[in-house]
Amino acid sequence: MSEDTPIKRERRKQARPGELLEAALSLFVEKGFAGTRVEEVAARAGVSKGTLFLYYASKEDLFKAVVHETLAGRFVEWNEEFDRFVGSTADMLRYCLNSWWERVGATQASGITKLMFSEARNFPDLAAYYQEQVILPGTLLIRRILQRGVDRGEFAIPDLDYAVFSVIAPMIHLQMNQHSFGACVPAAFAIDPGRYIAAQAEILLKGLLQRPGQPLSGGQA
Amino acid sequence: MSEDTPIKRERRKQARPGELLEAALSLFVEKGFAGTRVEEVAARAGVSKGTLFLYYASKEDLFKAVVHETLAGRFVEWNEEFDRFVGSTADMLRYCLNSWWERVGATQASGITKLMFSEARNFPDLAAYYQEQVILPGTLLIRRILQRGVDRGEFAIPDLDYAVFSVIAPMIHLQMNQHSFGACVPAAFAIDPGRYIAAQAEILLKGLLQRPGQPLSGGQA
Amino acid sequence: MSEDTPIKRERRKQARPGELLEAALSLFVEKGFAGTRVEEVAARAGVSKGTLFLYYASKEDLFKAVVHETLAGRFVEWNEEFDRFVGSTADMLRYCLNSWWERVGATQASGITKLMFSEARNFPDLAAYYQEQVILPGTLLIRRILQRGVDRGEFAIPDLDYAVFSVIAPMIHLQMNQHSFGACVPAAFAIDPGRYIAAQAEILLKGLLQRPGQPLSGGQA
Amino acid sequence: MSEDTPIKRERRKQARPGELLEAALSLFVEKGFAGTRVEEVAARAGVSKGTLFLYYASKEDLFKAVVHETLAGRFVEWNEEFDRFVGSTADMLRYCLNSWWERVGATQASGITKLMFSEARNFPDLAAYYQEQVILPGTLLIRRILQRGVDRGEFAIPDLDYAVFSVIAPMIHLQMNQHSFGACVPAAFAIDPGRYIAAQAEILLKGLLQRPGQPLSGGQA
DNA sequence: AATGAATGAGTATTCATTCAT
DNA sequence: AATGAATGAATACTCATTCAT
Repeated sequence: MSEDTPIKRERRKQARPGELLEAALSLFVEKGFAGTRVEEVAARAGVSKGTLFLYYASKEDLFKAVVHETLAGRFVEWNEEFDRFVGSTADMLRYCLNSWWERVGATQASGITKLMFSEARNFPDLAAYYQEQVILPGTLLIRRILQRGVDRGEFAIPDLDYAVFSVIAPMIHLQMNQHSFGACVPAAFAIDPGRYIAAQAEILLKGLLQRPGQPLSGGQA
Repeated sequence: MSEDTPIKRERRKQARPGELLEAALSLFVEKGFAGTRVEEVAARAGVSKGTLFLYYASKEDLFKAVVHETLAGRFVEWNEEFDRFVGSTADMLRYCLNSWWERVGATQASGITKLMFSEARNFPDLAAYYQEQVILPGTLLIRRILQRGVDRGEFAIPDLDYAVFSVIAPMIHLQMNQHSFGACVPAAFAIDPGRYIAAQAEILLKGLLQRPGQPLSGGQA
Repeated sequence: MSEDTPIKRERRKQARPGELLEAALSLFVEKGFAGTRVEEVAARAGVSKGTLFLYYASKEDLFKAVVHETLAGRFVEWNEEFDRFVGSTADMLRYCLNSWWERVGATQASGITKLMFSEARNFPDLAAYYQEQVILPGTLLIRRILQRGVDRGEFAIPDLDYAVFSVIAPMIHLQMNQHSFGACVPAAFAIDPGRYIAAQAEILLKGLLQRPGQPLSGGQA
Repeated sequence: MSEDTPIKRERRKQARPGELLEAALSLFVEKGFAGTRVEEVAARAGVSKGTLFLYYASKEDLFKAVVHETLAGRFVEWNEEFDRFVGSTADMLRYCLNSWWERVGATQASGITKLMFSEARNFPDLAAYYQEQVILPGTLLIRRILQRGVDRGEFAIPDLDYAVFSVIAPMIHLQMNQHSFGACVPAAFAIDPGRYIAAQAEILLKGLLQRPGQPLSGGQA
């Protein structure tokens, strides 16, 4: 209670916002915004209710912070990554789907997707922010990949703007499922993410490729 | 005050549940389960709070009735419709997507989809019911269509069980979008359902067909 | 639906108030005034809620009617009966206790006692009415009996006014018990009314008699 | 604002349950369970509605706590007291009646008796608890006293099991009266507890004693 | 007279937010 | 900074009472 408390406390103080956001994220995803009690969030973060309000002025503020936190400028890095990518666009798209799953879908961050779809109408400004910070850059990134395929003569895509949804929709659906029915129906109905992504990738690529009869470089792993 | 009065009362009593369900559906979709006040539902249905509880024992019951109502026994009819279908499986799939949109997606019923994904974890029993009554029959119907394509040598599908998601995911995503971001972001980002479905159908069919090079019967309207 | 309905209806109409009061009595006794729903009373009486209000303007009115009904001028008759009584006062008192039980305690009427004790403070005017119509005449009747015993040299009673409670209290207690704990605790704790009254009568008479050593005329059945 | 402030809060927290119980007791006794509003209880205890629910999870819980509180482990002490008693059993019984009145009858606790008789059927589990924790030990205590009298040749009691009611009934009746008619009829009808108990004790003892002709040791004060 | 659908005042209970310690 | 006791606005639900049929 004497020499280590100042340091410990300092460390904990630094960590507080993160611990609170983490707790809030999982609870919001589990129970929705309205269904989550701030006291529960505080308890899961190991602090008192009062302390939570020291960091976030209201439950709504906390919710917004959760969303902001998990998004902050991910796309800059990802865009650069795709600039450097060497190889067929089919491989690129496969890499994109797998990375998406590993970096977002399989992590807590996927909960944000569910949250935003669920709460968009209750938080229009947050929805606009999400649209601008996530949906738009995400869509553009996918579009760039498809465009690359077209430019290099690999893909044949009549309606490029709407083709992006063929990539996005299956991934969103998988994430939504993990945080809704996937969490509460018997295991028999559970979706296996690896197999799901493989199956979607195969159909999708065949649907996009210029000459689908040709063997797909990189295989359908 | 003579011949129509005795009917009026009775007729209103008959109509009440439907009116309440309709009001509840739109409000639940608009504001979510927790965000909707029963008094509001009653008001929108043109009755008093007490009257609502005359027909539904609790808010939760009302919610369950809304879900039940919007899907009760639809799949029997739809399965029969596909039994009678004459023509290529590609056309069949296109017809499926368009019907889905017309009969569910473009109606209030699509709100249920969004609701269920949002509230599944808060209502596990309802989620199980929805899984069994909607997701399962829906999945089986799609699977039957794909199987028909394979059986007739039209489709080549390595993983049939997971291929169904290539049909389902885009449609669910479109519906989710209508009831979330689609309802609160500027028109510039709006998705046009007709074009969306056409684009998905084209890529999807090319991805499923045995010989994708061949012209697709029926065109991609 | 033609010739007998007017008669039947007429008969039922006559019977309505009684049926309602009977239903109300048993429910009020079971669940108390507040715990009883008028709809339940109506249902038990085989009529609709609306009909009940045709006969009794309010739930409170119904309650008062129940009390009034079950009391109406019983004591005139009972007083006369005791005027005519021939025999020892000990026998008279025994007869009194047994009659009390047979005519009130063992019937629905005993519920009124419980009701009045429970609700007296909520219905002061009714309590005053009960005090005047039941407690006072009842007390006087008992007092007359005791006085007779004293006058005839059978009883030795120092404080006649308060001695009446030695007769009243055990009987009230038995009735209260039947309508409270007696109705919801295991049979092992149940009180046997016959044995209870016999035991009380014996102790009571020994306590009142001039020469308790003498054999009690009439035995202690 | 310096030395006593930290204590104040804590002290109030300690005192809350007692204050709430006291307020609840008096209100429940005054108006019955259903007639008492939790807000009123809170107000009488000087706290807000919400605070009450911080200490008691529901109105029913509060009621149970009130009952529990007023009797918790009283009988252990009372039994011990009677183990130590020196003197005639007649004196012992008189002491018992007077103590009963002083310690229970004349206090708020007597309201519980009335409450329990009134609400037993609405709270069967509480009734069972009361039967077991109060009625049973109370009955056994009285029975021990009577048995002592018999063992020492002081009392002659044919039916010991039911003789206890001759002691219990008058005391219960006095308490019931205080909280029902006694609280709302004119003073002329009021019962004087001291005189009531003295009169009952005298008749009762004469009814129990082996040789009732003998002078009663201790007098009939 | 009889019905039972409709009403809405009344009440228990929850929970985000405040603030004294 | 941290706590958690206290608050009270908000809301689901009940039920006596009304009244059109």
